[in-house]
Order: sequence, then C-alpha cells, then structure tokens
Amino acid sequence: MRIGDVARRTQVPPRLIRYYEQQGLLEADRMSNGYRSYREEHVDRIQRVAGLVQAGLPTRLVKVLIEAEDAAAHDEPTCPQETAELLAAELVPIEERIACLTRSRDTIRDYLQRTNHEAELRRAAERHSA
Amino acid sequence: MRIGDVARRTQVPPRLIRYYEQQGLLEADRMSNGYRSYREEHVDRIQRVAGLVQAGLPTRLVKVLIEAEDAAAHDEPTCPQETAELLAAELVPIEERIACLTRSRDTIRDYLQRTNHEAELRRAAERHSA
DNA sequence: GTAGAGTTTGACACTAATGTCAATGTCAAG
DNA sequence: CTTGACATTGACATTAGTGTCAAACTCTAC
Repeated sequence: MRIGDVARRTQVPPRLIRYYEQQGLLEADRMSNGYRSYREEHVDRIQRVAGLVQAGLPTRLVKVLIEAEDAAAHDEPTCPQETAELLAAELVPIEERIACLTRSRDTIRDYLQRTNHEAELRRAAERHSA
Repeated sequence: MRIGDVARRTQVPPRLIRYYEQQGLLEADRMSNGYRSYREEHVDRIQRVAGLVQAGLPTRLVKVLIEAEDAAAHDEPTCPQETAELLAAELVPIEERIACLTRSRDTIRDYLQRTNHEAELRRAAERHSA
C-alpha cells in the first residue's frame, strides 16, 4: 500500500504522514523504487498517532506514548524507571483532558436535547458510525 | 482578584488569560485603575477555557462551546438551527478525542501496573487530588 | 515514447498558541 | 519620595502543526 492509499483510508494527508514519520512517530517500509510501503498494521498506527496529535498532545509525548503501547503489546516485562515516571506524569494531564472533553460532550448533548434538536444529534451519530 | 492571583490559582499564565479574553472567550471586569478584576465565577471559566484549548480545540470552537454552556446554564429554551448544527458537528470529533485519550490512559495504566510501577501510579494520583 | 497520476525530497509560508520584552502606569511599604 | 511588585498595551519571536509548491523520479497506459 502506498502513501496515497493510506492517506485516503485514514483521512490523514500524505504531508502529515511524512511529517509524523520525520518526527519519529511512524515507520514505513520502502519499496525498491523508494516509495513508502504500508501494511494494515501501519494504518492503525497512523490513525492512532493522528488522533493523539489532534487531541492536543505534542508529538514529543505521542512518541513516548506509542512506544509504551508497543512495549505493552509486546508484553515487555520491564520498563525503565525514567519512562515510568514520564508516563505517570502524563497520566494526570490526560485525565484532565478527558474530563474536560467529557463535560463538554455532555453539555452539548443535554443542550441539544433540551432545545429540541434531537435531529442534529441523530445525524451526528450516523456520521459517527459511518 | 487581579490577574496575577487568578493566574496563580488556575496555573494559567497572565499572558494567556489576556489572550483568551482578546479572542472573546473570556470577560473581565475592570477596576477604576484599569486593572482586570476577577470573581470566583471567572476562575472556573478560565480553567474551563484553558482545559478545552489544551485538549486541542481551536479557540474559535471553544468560544461556541462555552457560549452553548452558558446558554444551557441559563436554561435558554431555544437555540438557533445554525448553532445546533455546529454543535452537533463538533460532537463527533470530540467523542473521537475522548476515545483516543481514554485508550492511551488505559494502556498507560495497565502497562505501569504490569511492569510493577504502581508506585508511580499512586504518586500521580496523589498529585491529581492535590 | 509520451502523458498522466502518484511519489520523492526540500523549501517556503501560514496560523494558532505562547513566550518575552519594552515602555508606561498604579499602588503599598519603607 | 523612592523602590519594588504588579498591571497595562503593543510589538516581536518562537514553536508546532499544516498547507502548498517545485523539481525530479517511477510506473502505467495509451
């Protein structure tokens, strides 16, 4: 799969995919002609990275996060103290972000319901599942 | 309360408080000498705004959001169709952000536990409640 | 082989969010 | 009255994340 295909599937412009790679958040195989080559596995990763960046995490942190996720997935039994501290320190701001966004989501939902705009809610939900 | 006090309490630098005000996300009373003056009520608002911005929402949207929250709080019985659509459209990306962050949070937690770094977890939790 | 679509890298530009600094004003304390 | 801490506004700089463009290359299809 080439970069354009992945871009279409993930909705992440090629420009950004390259950027994330350059920042060390992503890796890509290369074909004999130099083109980047992606597998299914990469698609997930790209969506994940893009999602975190959009959620306001600086790429520097995203990198630490996904590296930890990789380690977790590989059942790494150990984790350097330094990394553990870094991750733990990130936990708090992340939870604050979640709380903040959750509150907004709830408020919006309630508000739309109370002002009789369930139609919009439904339409949004549909596009979500699509 | 002057801007410096609020800044200390919210951990939001004065520079940003002024910036948010300039972007129309905040309002402040003025004292006779021109200094901005804040009440308890404003402290919440500032934290809320800063939280949303940190969560990756552009100030333009934060503005819409908090205006809706205000309207909801005042029990506004109506809501222009246009605003409803805007809010509904925002719901999806917000939920995606929440999902993305939640997943990271869970992964981090699990990982730290499995690698025997509960100590860091606890320390983070403490600072959270502090 | 030529055209066209997609790729590469690299440069430049732009925006939003922040940091920082300068010049000036206010006010409380010594 | 002077000093020091904090405020004001406004300008400028920086950073991160993106958009966009150019020059050159690859490959497919005609």
